[in-house]
Amino acid sequence: MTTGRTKGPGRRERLRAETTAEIKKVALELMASGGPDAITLRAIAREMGMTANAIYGYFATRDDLVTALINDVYTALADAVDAGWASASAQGPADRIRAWAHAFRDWALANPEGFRLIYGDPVPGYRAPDGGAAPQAAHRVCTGLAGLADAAWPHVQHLYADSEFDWPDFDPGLLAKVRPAYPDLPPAAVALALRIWGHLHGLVSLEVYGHLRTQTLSPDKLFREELAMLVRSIIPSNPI
Amino acid sequence: MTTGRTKGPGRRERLRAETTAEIKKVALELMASGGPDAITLRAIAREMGMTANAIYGYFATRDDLVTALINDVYTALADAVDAGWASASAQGPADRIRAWAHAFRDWALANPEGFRLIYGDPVPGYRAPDGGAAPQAAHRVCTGLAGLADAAWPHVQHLYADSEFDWPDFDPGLLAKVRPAYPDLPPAAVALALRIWGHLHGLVSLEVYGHLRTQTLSPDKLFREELAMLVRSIIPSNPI
DNA sequence: TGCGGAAACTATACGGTGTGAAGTTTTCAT
DNA sequence: ATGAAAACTTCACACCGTATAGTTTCCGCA
Repeated sequence: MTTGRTKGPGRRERLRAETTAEIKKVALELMASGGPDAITLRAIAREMGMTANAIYGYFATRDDLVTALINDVYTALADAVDAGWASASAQGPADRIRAWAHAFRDWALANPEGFRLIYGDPVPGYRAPDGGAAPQAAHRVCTGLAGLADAAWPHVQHLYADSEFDWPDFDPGLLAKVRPAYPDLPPAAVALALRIWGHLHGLVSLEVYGHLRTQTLSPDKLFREELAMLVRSIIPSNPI
Repeated sequence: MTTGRTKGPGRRERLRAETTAEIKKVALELMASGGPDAITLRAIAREMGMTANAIYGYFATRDDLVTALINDVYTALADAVDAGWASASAQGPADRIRAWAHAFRDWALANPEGFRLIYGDPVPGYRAPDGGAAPQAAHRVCTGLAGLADAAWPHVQHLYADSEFDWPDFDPGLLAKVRPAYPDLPPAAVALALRIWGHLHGLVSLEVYGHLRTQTLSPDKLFREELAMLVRSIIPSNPI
């Protein structure tokens, strides 16, 4: 029993990874129970039986922790909508849109705090860094949307006959991700993707933020009808 | 020059009103420059050459101040969209929707912090009280939307022929405000109003929160095209 | 004209937050 | 076994909202 370096990763790093994961887990729990503002280093440390400053060994700053959370949450969202997409990939464009939309909404309603973290004002004064997993997840979501637009495009292109959109209208970074996946996509189809996105995000964010509760008592029905309307406007001869 | 009680309101109350207004003005400036979280009593007091606690003579708590700001801002938004509505009240439903939508978006882009204050997570842990000017302004906005739906209804009702909506689907408080103004409005038309609302809020909130900047470089164009698409889906034979 | 009371404001204090610097303990590699 | 590095604690500071008590200023009325 000379030394203990039996494993590859090393015991130290494993403990470190576990602690890192526990910090994020506790932070997510706090966020789920008390909103994004409940993510305080001291509360996390209290929950873990540590000192607040100990967390600085794992995250340089509180914003870094929030960034890590956003990365995780955003990736989870991307996984959810990708799963929704995959479950309907063999079906027509209308079913794909429906599957994607419901996956998006279901995830958002199941993780409202996460939704706020991604799409709202997560933590006052917080600004997302440039790199990281969050932009990557965002691009996965965008690519999913582009896939919906790509599938629906043959049915809807006549509506965009006089569209004024051109490639320079869109973010180069977005196009760099989307165009390789869907080379035949015209600029107007990207606009269609953004249109679908605007629809879904609009309704879901209204619902998540509670601005719909004061208006309708059946957000479910509203969402389904609105979705049916969107699909019908894209693929006219579509059975609801 | 016996005594100074020459005016009706009284000097004391006038000074009080001025100080109250200055507090709100400074708070709005802080919010505009540093986000909603920059609204701190100490910062306001610092800016005004006072002590933070002096503000407690004007607002019982920080949330009360935020509530007052929300009331003001929400009223300003309602004024803006009402003005947009009034400027096109003599025109057809398509023009009305366009005018209302552009008024809404223009106001939101001119007052992004105000938009966040109203529709986002204004201040962590903040919960709006029941009464006050904000719900009233919200109902003005809703009534404006109902007016759009009412004007467009004859053109679009065939789309809602098999609609499943009924009055119990909607918030009674909302209906109590809307139905007296538009007695002939069927339930599905309220759904149409919410549909327009979902569109506009969705796109504008994406834009205000910067989630559109990473996708399109011409949010203006996207909004106009999306609006044209919405109008076209409501009033088919409509010149863009 | 003077006075009493109310209103406006300050001073002090408490518990909360993020974060920096310094010191201590634990663990690993040699 | 020992030295270095990592993990963690302690103390400190500035900031936040807010409660309490004390002080100053002003208005209305006798």
